[in-house]
Amino acid sequence: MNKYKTVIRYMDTLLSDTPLLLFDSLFSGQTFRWIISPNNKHCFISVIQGSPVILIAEDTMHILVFSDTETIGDKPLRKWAEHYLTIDIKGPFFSDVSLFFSSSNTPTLLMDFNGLKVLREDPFETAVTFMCAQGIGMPIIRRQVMNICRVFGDAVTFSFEGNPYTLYGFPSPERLAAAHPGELRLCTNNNCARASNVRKMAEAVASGRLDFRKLAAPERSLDIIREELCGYDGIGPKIADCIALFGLGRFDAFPIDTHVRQYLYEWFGLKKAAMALTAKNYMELQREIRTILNPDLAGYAGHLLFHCWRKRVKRLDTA
DNA sequence: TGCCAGGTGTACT
DNA sequence: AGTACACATGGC
Repeated sequence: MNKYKTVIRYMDTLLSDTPLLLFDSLFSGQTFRWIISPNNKHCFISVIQGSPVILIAEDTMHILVFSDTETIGDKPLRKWAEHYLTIDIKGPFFSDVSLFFSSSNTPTLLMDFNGLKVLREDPFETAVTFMCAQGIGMPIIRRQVMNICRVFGDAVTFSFEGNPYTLYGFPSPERLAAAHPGELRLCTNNNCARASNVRKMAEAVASGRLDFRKLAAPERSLDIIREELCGYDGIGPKIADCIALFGLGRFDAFPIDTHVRQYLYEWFGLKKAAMALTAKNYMELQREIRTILNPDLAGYAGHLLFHCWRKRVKRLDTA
């Protein structure tokens, strides 16, 4: 038996008129720290802000949220879950999809991802995670994040449904700022520059020089956000846009990576997507896609497309 | 074996 | 301004 006193039947049709794809939401790249329970493939476990959090998908419409604490951070659990799972974001993501796809069955493929949610993650964790995601595959990215948590994060031990768990929270900026370079390098796929870049960014956050709360102020333009973030070594336009999208709740931010570039060419016929992704080209592609997708939710929409492309076209199952 | 993976910084022309 | 290459390693 477990000690979990807070049990919430979270989603129902009153809260959302679209199904929520829990698995896809958690493992399509917003976070790399959730693990799947050995007992139940629809049960996901992580440590958020020092507290264990368990999500169980009963079906695509209903999610149970468990924790042994009443609050996550400064929010009651239910409020936190609503915010984290972006229940407030419902679209529309596309004006009229069928008008823009030259080829075939893409709109049909996309319907499977109607309920996929982009999550509101912690900005520091998001920054570190995507700094670890340069030109390498998902398994290595996930391993790096897990390593960083295991070596530098605080362990949280608890039991759930009779099973003992020891998981690690994401380390604080102060902790990573003080990390020994060699020790951090072992966590970042043996990449010295990456370890150094992560440590310097953590120092900036710890000192208050980089303030994600201020950066997330709604009146800041994406250009200003990108410019500030790109001032740090190891953060270019793509990673800056990822931090804005997943960490700052800026769902208009549209990161363009290798997969996005591919579907921009194949699905939307953007010729520049076939050329080298220079800084100028990157911005030009962003301008073009914003004329097709809802500009206020371009990044959110882009993530549905991203996920659909990886799963249905590239047949990539690595989370 | 060789290419691709949620890119970026640097050193060239 | 545009191109080539190093960085590091696992999967297919």
